[in-house]
Amino acid sequence: MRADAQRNYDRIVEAARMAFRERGYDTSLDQIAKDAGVGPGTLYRHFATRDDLIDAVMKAWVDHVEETADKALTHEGGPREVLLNWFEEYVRLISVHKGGPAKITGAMGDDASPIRTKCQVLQSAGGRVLDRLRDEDAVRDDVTPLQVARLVGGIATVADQSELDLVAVRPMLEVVADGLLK
Amino acid sequence: MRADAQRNYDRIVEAARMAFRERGYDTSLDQIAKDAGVGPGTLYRHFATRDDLIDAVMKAWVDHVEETADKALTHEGGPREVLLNWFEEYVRLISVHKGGPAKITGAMGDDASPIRTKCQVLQSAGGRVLDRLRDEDAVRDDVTPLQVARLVGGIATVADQSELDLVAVRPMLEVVADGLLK
DNA sequence: GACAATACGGAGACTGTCTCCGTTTAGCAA
DNA sequence: TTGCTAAACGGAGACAGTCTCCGTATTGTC
Repeated sequence: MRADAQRNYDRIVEAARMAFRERGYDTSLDQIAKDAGVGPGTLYRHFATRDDLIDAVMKAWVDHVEETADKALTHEGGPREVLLNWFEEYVRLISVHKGGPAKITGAMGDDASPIRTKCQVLQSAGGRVLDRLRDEDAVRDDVTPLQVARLVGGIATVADQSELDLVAVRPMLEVVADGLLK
Repeated sequence: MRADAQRNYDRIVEAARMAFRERGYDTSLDQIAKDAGVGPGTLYRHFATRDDLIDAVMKAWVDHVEETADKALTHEGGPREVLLNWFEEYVRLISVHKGGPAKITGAMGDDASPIRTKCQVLQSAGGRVLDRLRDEDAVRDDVTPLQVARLVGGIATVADQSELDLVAVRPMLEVVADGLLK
């Protein structure tokens, strides 16, 4: 990639990161281009669709997901606490941007989605937590990581749309956790 | 209301009903006006916002909700079957239009929403089912009808966005049901 | 039949998406 | 350094959807 192209690419991603955080995923792309100091043509050449841009913004976020899952695995307490701790972290992770929970959970399991790699990371992170609890024979084994991701993602989506805080979300996570535990 | 106003009102609602069913809630309102044979000004005078139009379209649907809840209450079988039966009906009810689950569940608990009356009907219908199960001491009593509506609505939202069928939704509803039952 | 209130409807302002293509620039080779 | 070419830029503008304004038309009443 040419140096000027790389520079503009980086500027656009940075402008998008700010914009998504402050104004949500449905903010104007032309405005993001303006913020980045480039023309709309340049933005659309680098990112054919809105989702491609979202995907790029999420690159750094992936490392954070892995790290958070590791932390959840070493969490002290019984299976219920471990599970609930992961659920809360999961909700926090996918809620960094307004509209994020719906976007991510909707793409979950869709191999054609531009953000599928991000979904896979999230799913495998959750899978690791689930596997550990299965080793302890603590959770039912007829449920897949994808289903769990959708259950918790659904709660996060509702919370995002209704602007609920984690305190309001907690009881709903508890219902799902109790439904999963043996 | 003047006779011509009433006629146009009805035409718009009917056109919107078709459009929402076939093309989802984000379809063009100007197009709906065109389908109804009126100008956009007429549509916007009757319905200031998209939600107001959605609300009007849902008027007939409310009776159907009541009826479905009554049927769920007389459903044969144990508490788990009654609950799951209601959950499946609930998902079906709020999924009549693409985007419906998100719209309805997002408005749940929001007193300022134009479709709040519809949400209240759904909530009280669910409340009746829950009350019956509580009489049998079958469900935990630290969970509100609103929370249950959000849990099931979250699943319906994900299913709608990921285009999952009821077969795929069922296991997730089971997790929630098991988490709610004592 | 006249008149006032009510309602209509479409032109057009505005915003966002996305493309096309003339212009500019980076990077390389002589 | 200069010249060249492929790569990249960027903004004008086509297109679509939202929503309003206001001149025109219709309704219902006296």
